[in-house]
Amino acid sequence: MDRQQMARLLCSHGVRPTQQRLSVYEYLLGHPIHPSVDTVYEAVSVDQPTFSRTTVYNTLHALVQAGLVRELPLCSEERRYDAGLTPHAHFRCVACGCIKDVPLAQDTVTSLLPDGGETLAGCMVQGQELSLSGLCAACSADHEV
Amino acid sequence: MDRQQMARLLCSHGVRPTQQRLSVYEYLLGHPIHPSVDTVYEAVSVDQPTFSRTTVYNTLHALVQAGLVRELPLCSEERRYDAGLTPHAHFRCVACGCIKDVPLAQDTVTSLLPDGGETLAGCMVQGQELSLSGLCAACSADHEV
DNA sequence: TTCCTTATTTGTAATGATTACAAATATATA
DNA sequence: TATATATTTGTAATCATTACAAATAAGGAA
Repeated sequence: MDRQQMARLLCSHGVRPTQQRLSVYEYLLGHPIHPSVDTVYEAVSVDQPTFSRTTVYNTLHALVQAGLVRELPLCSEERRYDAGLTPHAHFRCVACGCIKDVPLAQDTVTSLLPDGGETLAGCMVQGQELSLSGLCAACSADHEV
Repeated sequence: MDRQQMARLLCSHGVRPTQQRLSVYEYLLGHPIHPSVDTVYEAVSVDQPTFSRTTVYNTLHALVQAGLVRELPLCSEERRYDAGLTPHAHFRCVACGCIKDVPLAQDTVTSLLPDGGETLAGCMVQGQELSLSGLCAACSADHEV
């Protein structure tokens, strides 16, 4: 997706496509590593040294609000973000902290819930996230040694 | 569960049953409201005014480490804890912040994953958490008005 | 019980992520 | 171009969590 397409996408979601917002969104799309605020900040600062950390916060909030980016509830020390919107779960290694995507078939999560997840004792379910934790391949190998 | 049974349970999980730890665990078991550290601290401080906030942190870490308490990855501003170990998901209202339990049949989550969740591209899955978000019954009613 | 060793608790200080805020800047519209 | 509005910036404040060392409590041995 080029920058112009991104701009249109942001517009259609009610987010004004400023240079800074495009930079952040472009980084998220191009680096599906579930980066923290600081990782994003360091990356976009390389080309634009006056980029403000506050702008990264503001932009991520705006993109999450618009539904273009997910904030991952992985309950670590810092928040992680993901611009990938295809349904997938996340696995977090408790040893090294790495986060891996786990593909899921569409609707597998909602299928677990009554009414297909539409309602839930009167609640309106809007978002869902399946988080797994444990030892990644590398770390579990280390443990065996 | 009385305090003596709790003490035995803690012992069997390698956690020395001190007065403070029993108080925290008793509070969690008796108040399945997914309390924050501060909520626990305020509660146990009523009877024991010298209870330290640090002890609440230490105790929750110890109980989580021992597998007696779950730390909920709901990605809010503060961590929430749950002593209920029966498999269930959590629904968090984005408007009021309330957290509700969502019952799940045993193994429904792991059944979504390859190999029943045992392995995952070489990863050892140890924990799992299904988080839902949206508007609770009360808040969605408010929205309609 | 008393002594001794070790683990835990306490309270304060430090850390680090996030937010508040106001001035400066950019953007969109007329 | 001029004007109004939204965004960005940088600093300061906030708040949850952690680090740390002294004080205290718990458990075992004599």
